[in-house]
Parts: sequence; structure tokens; C-alpha cells
Amino acid sequence: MADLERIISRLEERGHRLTPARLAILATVASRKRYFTVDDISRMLPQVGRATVFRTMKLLTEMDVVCRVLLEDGSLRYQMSRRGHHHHLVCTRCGAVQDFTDCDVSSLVDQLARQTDYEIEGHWLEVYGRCGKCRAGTGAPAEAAGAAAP
Amino acid sequence: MADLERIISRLEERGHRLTPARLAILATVASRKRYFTVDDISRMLPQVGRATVFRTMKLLTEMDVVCRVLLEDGSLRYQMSRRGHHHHLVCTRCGAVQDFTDCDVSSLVDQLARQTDYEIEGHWLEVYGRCGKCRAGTGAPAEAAGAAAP
DNA sequence: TGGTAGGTGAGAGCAGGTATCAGCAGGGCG
DNA sequence: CGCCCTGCTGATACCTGCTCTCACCTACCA
Repeated sequence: MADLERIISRLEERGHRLTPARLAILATVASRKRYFTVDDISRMLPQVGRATVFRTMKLLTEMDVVCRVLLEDGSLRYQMSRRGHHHHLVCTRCGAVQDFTDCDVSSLVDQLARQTDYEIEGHWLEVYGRCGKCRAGTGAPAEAAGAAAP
Repeated sequence: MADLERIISRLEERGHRLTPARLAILATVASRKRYFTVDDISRMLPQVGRATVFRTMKLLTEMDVVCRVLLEDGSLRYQMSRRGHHHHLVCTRCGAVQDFTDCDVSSLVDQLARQTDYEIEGHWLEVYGRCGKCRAGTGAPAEAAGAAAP
């Protein structure tokens, strides 16, 4: 995957070392189709310490390589990220996540700023629903994808 | 506070008992001006068990008496709730929370539904910024309010 | 090739939350 | 009045997600 190479060179640019643990975590993360927990990765890589997975996920989150997905119950998951600010549309049945950026949040934020005299610095928006496949009954349940909600 | 009495009668209507522990938790929660953790309440009521505070907070959350506030780092806090669906505008400096309902999220959601063939079921929106007082330098820091972020 | 800063795994520890369990209390019933 | 049933309680163990510490290792550069 060319994406992987791009990420690796960004790691190098930032002065991070390319260790076997990091490469294994990167490859595993990149292979996941849906959101996942640190524990999912850790279980798939028993030779890598749990702390290392957490450290690497933190690093990748800072680099915008992965992003955090907030589920409806308030728990957090991870998934490969498109770069830059975006939001998630999460299927509550199969766990598929669709990113979106072209949204009206900024106009909403402007409106809020005018109404409240807050200086808006950021926001968090996640949208939940059922994807087309799941509505048609052909979507894989979250369990089968290994990305189950708790 | 008349609010407290209304909540108490709603508890009774639902067949819940009015125990000293519940009344103490309710009074403490109602007295908080900003968001708080379960631990804050637990420390203010050492005579009430931690598990009881968690149980009562869960009950109050289900009853829409309190709601959960998502902080920028993904951690959850609680605060007294206005009833019904609403969002939070959180001051990142002093922890003040302003509710808002009159937002354009529904039009955004409609737009998303059209674009993606998801059937939208819900969403989570939190907005972060600095309130007027904090920008003017007169806002109380979160610490002083006993509602500090970690 | 060797030195070293950065990375590692193991394991302890912490925060937030749930499960379990024996005991208490208050309301209904005989 | 006394009994029982049910809901509630505090204590405590446990769980999950995550961070910290520490001694050891190693990728990378001179």
C-alpha cells in the first residue's frame, strides 16, 4: 500500500525511528476496514507490548494517521484517518464509518459565536445511523468485522 | 429549589424510593454550577458509597435530570440537564457550559442522509471555545470552580 | 563499528465504571 | 403487631482503557 510508505516517510521526517514494532502496528492498523480498539491491535500482535501499542497509537493520532471515533455510548475507537478536520458517520449496526468534511458546521459555529459571545475554538460532531447495506439486510454485523461495539 | 421538588416527584412517579442517599446526591448535583465527575460528588458525600453515586447518576441520566458532557480530549463529565435533546458549548478555560438547541444540525443531517443513503438515527455535537468572561480575563479558572478538567 | 538517544516489554498503578453480596428498611398484608 | 418481599445500600472485588516506570535493547549517525 502506497499509503503505508507515505506514512513511513512522514515518521522518518519527524525524526522517529522505524522499529519492527511500529511497522507491525502500522500494517495491522492499515489492514483494518472498520474502527478498532487498541486491544484489537494488541491481540493481533502478541509479540508487541501493550504499552507500545498505546504509545504508537498516540503517536499516530498526533500525526493524523489514525483518528478517534466516538461511539454513541461515549466510548472511543480508532480508525485510519483521512488527513485534516473531518467528521464521522457511523453505522450503529455494522460499524462502518464514513468520513465527511463538506458540512455546514462552520456556519453553525459562526451563528453560535454571534449568539453567545464565546470565541469558538473547536467542535466534535459524530453522526449515527444505519448504512444502506444494513438497511437492505446485507451488511456484515459488527462482530464479524472484529470491530464490535462493547 | 422548585426544580428539585419536580425531580423528586418524577422519581416517585417512576416507582423509585426517596432514600437519604438519593436526596443527598440530588442536592449536591443541583448545587454544582459547572460540570462535575462522579468522583467530585463522591468526595463531597463521604457517607454515600461510590457504587451508589454511580447507580444514582445512571438513573438520573436515564431520567434526563443530568446529562453527559464530552470534553475535547474525549473524557466525559456530568451536569444538570435541561430536558430533551440539546448540545453543549463548553468553555475550555473555566468549564462553564452553555446549552443550545436552536441549531442547524437537523438540516445538516438531512443533507447527509441524501448524500450517503444512511438512515440517520442520532448525533453528538459538542462545541468548545472561550466564554466572554474568560476572554475578558474575569472568568474563574476551572480549578476554583471545582470542575477542573484532568 | 561503536555510542547513544530513542524505543521497547513487563508490570505496576490509576481512573472511571460495573458486578456481587450480605444486610437494611419501608410498605403491604395477614 | 409481626412478617415478608422488594428495592436500595455500602463494601469490596473486579474490569477496561490507559499511563508510568524502569531496566534493557537497537536503529541510526558519525
